[in-house]
Amino acid sequence: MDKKKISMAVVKRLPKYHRYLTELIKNDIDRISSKDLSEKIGFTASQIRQDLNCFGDFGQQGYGYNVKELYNHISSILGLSKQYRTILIGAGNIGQAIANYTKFERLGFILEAIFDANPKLVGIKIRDIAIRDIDEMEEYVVKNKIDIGIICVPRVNAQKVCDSLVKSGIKGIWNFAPVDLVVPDNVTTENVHLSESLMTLSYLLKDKQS
Amino acid sequence: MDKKKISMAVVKRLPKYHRYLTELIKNDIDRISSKDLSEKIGFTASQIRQDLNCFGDFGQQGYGYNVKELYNHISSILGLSKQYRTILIGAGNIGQAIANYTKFERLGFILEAIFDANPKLVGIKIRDIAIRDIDEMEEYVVKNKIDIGIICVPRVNAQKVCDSLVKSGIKGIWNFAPVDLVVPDNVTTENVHLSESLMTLSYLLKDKQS
DNA sequence: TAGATTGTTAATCGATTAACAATC
DNA sequence: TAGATTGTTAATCGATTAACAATC
Repeated sequence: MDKKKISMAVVKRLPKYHRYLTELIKNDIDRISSKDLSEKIGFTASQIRQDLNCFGDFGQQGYGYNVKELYNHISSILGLSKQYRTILIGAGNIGQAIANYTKFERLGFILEAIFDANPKLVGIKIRDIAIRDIDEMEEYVVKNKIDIGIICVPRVNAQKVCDSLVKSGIKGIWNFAPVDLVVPDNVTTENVHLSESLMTLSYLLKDKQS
Repeated sequence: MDKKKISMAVVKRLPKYHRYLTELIKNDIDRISSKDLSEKIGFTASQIRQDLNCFGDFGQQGYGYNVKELYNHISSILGLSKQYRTILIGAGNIGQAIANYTKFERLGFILEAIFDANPKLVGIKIRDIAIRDIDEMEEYVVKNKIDIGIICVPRVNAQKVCDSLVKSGIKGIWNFAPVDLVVPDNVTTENVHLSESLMTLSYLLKDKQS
């Protein structure tokens, strides 16, 4: 397996390709050139060809790209062809919203269990999944070979929960707490920092008005 | 006012400075050098000095940066010193979670109203804010000089809601729907694309395991 | 003063864009 | 075949890092 290094800039664009290809399929479009895709997605045609070539020769000279084929390639590159076993920790506002968001299941992320430290929440069901006591988490992760932990606990508890997950052999963490988690090299984290997004909006707003 | 162009790369780092400075203040740390901050925040010392110098000379040779002062500068640069009037559209899972998240109020983003198209939700209160019919939205935005619209409606309705907001004179949009909204030049959008974040995690996971 | 650390210029690195031969 | 469009190399652009004089 050739291990050419894919830059983070490219990786961050992949989901957007996936989204636009989904759209094209919905509209029954069979083929598309880098030029036409460029106009829709807002990347340059040159960049699109460079990006796709990181992973293989998906196009055909004089023709462009077969939409369905390209979609399958991108899905596979993103690891969406397989299923992941996930748990969610912290059944507060955000946690409950994410747990209820069934769209993620369709992408292959199956929610197996929910944990919370609040005894009042334990037993309550979200989408038929009963909330469990967080003390049972480590054992559950090991026993059920959980791949991904979704951290929705308050900031101060996030690193502790993270440490537990890592200890139990988790592979990836989707983190909604406003901290940068410390994890060993073999564990992947991806952050959703809502406050930071809102601050960016605030900056850009101010910038544009002046 | 000097209009030197600040790159998006710098802008995207500003909220992280804000977060780490908040942390330093909590820990009663009065001053910090770019070298020490570098070790905490994970940017190079050189990058930190470059970044901060985009906005002014906040440091002092031989001393470093005064934490409280720097925090105030960054807050002001981010536009957190002023208050924004916001409304939220779409009181589904994510919408309700965001509406309940009072942390944003502390950053200066005041939630003035909530709108939904579902008559069954109209009248229900979230944090003492009654959900209104979406038909009242345009008038409300104009009358109450709303700055920011938070779009939490389903994908297919997002652009329509966006158009209404733009028509009513909104300045910024915080978009949770998985689309790229089309807006005129004088309106700012910032996206929270949860699926894309999850796909990034999926890619990185796969990449790391192989 | 001597030591520390900034602000800023120059050098390097990486990412994007342009160009075009290859080829469907 | 002629036209279209890719894959890929080279050129450009921008962002990060290194270096160091200025100065507190």
